[in-house]
Amino acid sequence: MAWWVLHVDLDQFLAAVELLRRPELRGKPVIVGGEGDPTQRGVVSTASYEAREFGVRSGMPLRTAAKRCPDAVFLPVDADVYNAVSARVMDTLREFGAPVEVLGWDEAYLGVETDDPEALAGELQRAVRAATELDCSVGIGDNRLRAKLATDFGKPAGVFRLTRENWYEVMADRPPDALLGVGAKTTKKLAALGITTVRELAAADRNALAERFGPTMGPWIWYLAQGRGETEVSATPYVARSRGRETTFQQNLTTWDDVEREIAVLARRAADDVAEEGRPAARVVVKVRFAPFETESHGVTLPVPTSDPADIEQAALDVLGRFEPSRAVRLLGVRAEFER
DNA sequence: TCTGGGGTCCTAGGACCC
DNA sequence: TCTGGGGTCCTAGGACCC
Repeated sequence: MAWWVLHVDLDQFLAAVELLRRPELRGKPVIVGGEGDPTQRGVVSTASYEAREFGVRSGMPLRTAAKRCPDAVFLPVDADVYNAVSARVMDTLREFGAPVEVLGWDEAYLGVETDDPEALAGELQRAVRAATELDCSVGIGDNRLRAKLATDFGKPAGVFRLTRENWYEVMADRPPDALLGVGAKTTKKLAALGITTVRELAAADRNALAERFGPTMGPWIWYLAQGRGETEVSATPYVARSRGRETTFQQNLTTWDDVEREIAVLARRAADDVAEEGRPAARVVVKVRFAPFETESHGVTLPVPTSDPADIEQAALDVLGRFEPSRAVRLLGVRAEFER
């Protein structure tokens, strides 16, 4: 028997959940994001496949999505419902007895031992469909990186295997940001070094990459390009490093009195999260995004870790005093960090 | 494309210590 | 006083992911 990593990813998850309770929308372009109002500030969380045909993508401003697809149905994000459906999916996966590592609402890794991973993937898909009426795609890999990347090639509702055998055949000519952990910025910096494909990155000089991207990141992206990655899948429950709250205001705040009042509100909400976590906050960080889009943050390490909402609020207000109250404010955030 | 909200991890520079 | 070198901790910002 061989050891495999399977990556399960639900297809157009948020949109698919909405279609379950509004079957009359099936076949129409559906866009889930923000308050569900494309005239407001907010971005697309998930677009249905029909909406994607119009070029609508996750992370796109709702306003832009509405221009590309004026006939789309816009719906607000309903986190409580997605949490509940997600929990049912993960419970279904756990019934297979393999370790399940949950990555978010719609994704999980499974570490499995089998001689027929495609057959097992099909069983997972059928079980998820039976429990929730949702489709998922499954990536099969000889490590986590390859399993995760494989999933996209299986979408929708399919299965794909990516291993050492077909890594370069599938990935070599793709740009570096096809790799998980390499984004637009790094891809641009790589291009300046003459590296524009996964193949070229894999063949690049490791030391030169360390020089340019740092002693950890440089070698790491070099390993990624070769398809190397972790193989362990851990069912150990997730332990948060931090909890926080932030808000982008529909209208920028223009008086510092308003800023102070909103920071107090956010600090109290962050304190609720800290209480829920059951561990005291060791540090409080305040984030301010000034108009048009300049972000600064400052923080304090508390003299003694605390869960007291009044202490967390006071710390946030103290930190706020370190900002220059000069420009209009677009976003405020308060984050509590736990001891490591 | 006028750019959410929830997070994690890495880097660089300064402070501080011996 | 013209002043090394190494280690560690803290902080702010950047990059990335879902």
